[in-house]
Amino acid sequence: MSDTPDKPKHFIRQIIDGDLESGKHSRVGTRFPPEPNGFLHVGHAKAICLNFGLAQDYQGQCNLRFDDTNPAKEEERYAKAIEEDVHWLGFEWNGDIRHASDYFDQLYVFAKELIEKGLAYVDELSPEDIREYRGTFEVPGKNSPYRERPIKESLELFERMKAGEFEDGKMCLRAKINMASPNINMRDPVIYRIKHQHHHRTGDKWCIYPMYDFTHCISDALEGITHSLCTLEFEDHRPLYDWVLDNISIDCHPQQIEFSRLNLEHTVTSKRKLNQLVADGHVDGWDDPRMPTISGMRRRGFTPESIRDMCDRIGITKKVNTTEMGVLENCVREDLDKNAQRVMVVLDPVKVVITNYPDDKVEELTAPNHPKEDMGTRTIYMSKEVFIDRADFREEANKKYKRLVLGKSVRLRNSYVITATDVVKNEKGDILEIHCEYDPDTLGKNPEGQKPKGVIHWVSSSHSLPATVRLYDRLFNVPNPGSEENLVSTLNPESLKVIDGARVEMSLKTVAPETRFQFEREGYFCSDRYDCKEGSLVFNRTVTLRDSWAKIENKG
RNA sequence: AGGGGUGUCGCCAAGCGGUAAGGCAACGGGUUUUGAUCCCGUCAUUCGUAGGUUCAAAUCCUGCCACCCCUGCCA
Repeated sequence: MSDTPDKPKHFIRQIIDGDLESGKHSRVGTRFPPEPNGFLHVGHAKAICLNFGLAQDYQGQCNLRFDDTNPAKEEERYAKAIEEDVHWLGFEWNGDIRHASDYFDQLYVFAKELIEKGLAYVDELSPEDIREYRGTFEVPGKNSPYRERPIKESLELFERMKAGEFEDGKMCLRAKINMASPNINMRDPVIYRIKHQHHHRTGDKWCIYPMYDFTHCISDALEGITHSLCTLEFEDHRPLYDWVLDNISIDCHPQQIEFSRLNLEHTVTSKRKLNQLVADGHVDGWDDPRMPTISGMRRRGFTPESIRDMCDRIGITKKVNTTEMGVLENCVREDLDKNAQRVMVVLDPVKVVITNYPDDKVEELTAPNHPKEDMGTRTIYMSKEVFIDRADFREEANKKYKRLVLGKSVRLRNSYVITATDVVKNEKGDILEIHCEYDPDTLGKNPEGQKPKGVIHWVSSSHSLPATVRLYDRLFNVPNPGSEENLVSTLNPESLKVIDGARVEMSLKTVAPETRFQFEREGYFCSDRYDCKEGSLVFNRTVTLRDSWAKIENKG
């Protein structure tokens, strides 16, 4: 009903289809509930695509809700960044943004209801004692001495907690469930704690804040969520999710369903670790193009489509999984191959003098912006001196090398065929310039007899512009940095190489920020959304082109 | 050692009792003014493992093994 019949449905879709068929639900309501304590990363993208995607496909709604129950960790600036990321990924939430803090009043009333029913009590055990009393995996917990205190007393104490009469940690509200439960989450979990802490939305109205397990299920129910999707580590919390909703006066009971989080090779997706990278200055902020954050990937040049495509391809299951970088790379390449304009940029320029080309002549040539798609053409300039990449010339080479070789010819992409006649070096042996002759009769056609084996890119020395190009590579050298004892030691020292002397063709003179291109024969690049301006061009490499030459070369 | 989960190709992932989809990667070959793209071909007699049920099992049953998560007044 939501997909083409040949596309397999993951288990959550199967559950939803079942619920719709059985009449359990007549609509689908999901939510994406981030805590505003950091930037969203690629793992969140999976959850976003799932929740918003399901709502879209079933013509339901998906809410954006900030899970802001811990004012000690949360900040408004994170909330803003999250909103922007969700939008950028291409999703629109249902109505206004929700906040768990919008429900603090109702949550408080529900907490009192539990107390009145004898299902919650105010505990005065210290945090250390609570831990002690909780027991272990093998040993059952024991009841708090305050567990059986009169309902009236708990009610009064809870109100006094709210009134600010007690210090942090002196008391807390606990659900009265079962201290001997094999599920530790059910051993009288704390549902409210005292925190004399300013909240970024409710200010100083509260000094008691509800815990996640109490808040989340009620927030879901209040919003009429039908399917509450979360990651695997919450499986053990589901009995508590259900217990709370079963014991308060609320007529909605969403179903919590767990799926496995995304792990991407060579990245970390732990807010704590990402925060560490930022705080310790290993990267240039949360949106550094090397970061697996949504904003970092955006700045790097990934498209929302490519990220969504990856989420689509990896599927939804309950298996612990690690996706290879190749999948993501394939997704951007596929998108950008089809949609990015082609342009010529020389990253490591070496001068080529075309000896038989008229000294002051400048020819305007027309180059297609895309080899297949109809994306128009642009003007490129041909002159006596051009730059090519150092890697595209060798004084001698075997037959496998298809670029410029002394005495041999090569095609300048979108221009003439040239033949290398001489090379000028300094005393150290560095190549200063390469002398070539061009064949004027090779524009748009091959020379008589033979066809040049290679094609290389180039720019006119006089009609090109300087640019800074940032070459990014994986941030970590090991596939699973998150499992490493010392994260920092696995950082890739070559994750960023800044090239200051690149030369770009004239069409890039007034490029808008955040425009994506294929630099022919090099890779996909994006003009930096903050640093790129006319007169100071800056491009970030998103990903290289697939490089089968590298394989041949490495084999020897 | 208690509870909760998961085991299908190098990485993802379909499959839901009728005899192993697909994607990525890899490897061959073709086209090409990007060593890109595109195209064509190869890539699990086997589904963690050992038994059992059945005419028939990746799918049902039993035992075993491996891995992940859980003892915050974090989410």
